[in-house]
Amino acid sequence: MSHTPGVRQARKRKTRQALLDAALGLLEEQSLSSLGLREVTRAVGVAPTAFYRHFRSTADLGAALVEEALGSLHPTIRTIVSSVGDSDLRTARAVELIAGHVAAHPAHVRFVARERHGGVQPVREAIREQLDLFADEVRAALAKDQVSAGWSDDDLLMLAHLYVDQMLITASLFLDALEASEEERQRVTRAATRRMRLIGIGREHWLD
Amino acid sequence: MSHTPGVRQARKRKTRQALLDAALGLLEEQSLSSLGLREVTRAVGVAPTAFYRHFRSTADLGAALVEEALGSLHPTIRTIVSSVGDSDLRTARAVELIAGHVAAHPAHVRFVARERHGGVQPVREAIREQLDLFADEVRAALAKDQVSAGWSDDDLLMLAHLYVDQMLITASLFLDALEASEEERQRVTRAATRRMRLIGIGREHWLD
DNA sequence: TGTACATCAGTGAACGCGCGTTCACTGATGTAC
DNA sequence: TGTACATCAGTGAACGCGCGTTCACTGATGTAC
Repeated sequence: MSHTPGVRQARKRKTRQALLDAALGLLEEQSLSSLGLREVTRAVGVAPTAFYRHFRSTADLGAALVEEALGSLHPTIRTIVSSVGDSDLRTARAVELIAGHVAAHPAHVRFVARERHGGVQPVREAIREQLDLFADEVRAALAKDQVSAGWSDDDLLMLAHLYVDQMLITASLFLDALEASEEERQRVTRAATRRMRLIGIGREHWLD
Repeated sequence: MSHTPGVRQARKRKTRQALLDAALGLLEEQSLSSLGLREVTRAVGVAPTAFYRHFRSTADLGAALVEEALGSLHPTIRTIVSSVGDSDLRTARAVELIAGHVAAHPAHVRFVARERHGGVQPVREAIREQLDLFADEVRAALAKDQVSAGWSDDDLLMLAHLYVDQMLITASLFLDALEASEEERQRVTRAATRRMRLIGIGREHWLD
């Protein structure tokens, strides 16, 4: 028990996380470009000046939220792309996993959907970079699939981006349906599944 | 030349339009939820209080911008869906028309992409309503196509929404490429065309 | 183990500033006769 | 056509308020010996 490193460091991390959590909550009803530093510290219960010990600006905090939000999405994506079975089964599982992710991290999903085209340029860029990484990962997974025999790398990347965009659209649809009836959520599931299936069919016949 | 109706009314409309135009300009670098009433009036050169003669709030102005932006999109959509010829030709024309629309109304496209998931609820809802109308129009056009024989209305609406979302994604890609090289724009055109084509192929084999 | 000094996360007062909104107003345009 | 009154888009002063940022500070934690 010598050394006991980082009581101070641990407390700092905790405050930082509280700021991120509070910001994410406040961003459910506004955009990052209107989020105030004082709003965030007030919600946490620290002095406004404490903010500067962790972030240089709300845009900087936004960049940290991108890491957190898309970091949480990464495992879900890995699970989706590594799924095995026939096309319809994988589609159904993918939609289910997306629904589960939205239920588990609704604020993260909302943040990414909102700020992807939002008013804060560095945050837009950070989201774009992460989504490009996802697309490349999806592309690599697609390349291993026998359905992709004969596909150019360019076409694989095109399809990967199409899938990533569909994932986000689907996630956004589930987000809107989160507080709706079970019936409504079923409707979204069915619509999203058929969208994905149509793309899958297009994929199967791409080289015809 | 009796009556000369509306010198006053015409001036009022002009000011209103100037406010809308100024707001649209300011929204290139921020979101509606952070747009200030004084910012807008300052850009136009009128007193802050003049704003209230036209809009109750910036959210109200945002709703007016939705009408303007999606009104401008309507003719483009009608042209796209009424296009004739084989599938690849129509796809190529559609992408071309979208590129043209973005070049003609970049600020409108940016506004819709940004505020569709933005922080102002009534504006999100207005955009959603308009896009639902577009989707229904696309659905009606798809229904007339012989490729759609045997499709359920539900599936047609699913495909229509898929197309509308792809149009917006494509428009957003062209927007990012607006100030890039001609080469980059060609790249976007080719990627967008292949996405649309893949969906078209999925459509052709949907009932297989 | 104890002591003396360094570090640094969080504080609280203070600042100048621009915000949204109110109000009574002005003066050009519109209307009634 | 001319006159007298009504309308109303835009004005300008004033308000209270919360904002981001600065600064010197405090006191618990960390480190060196």
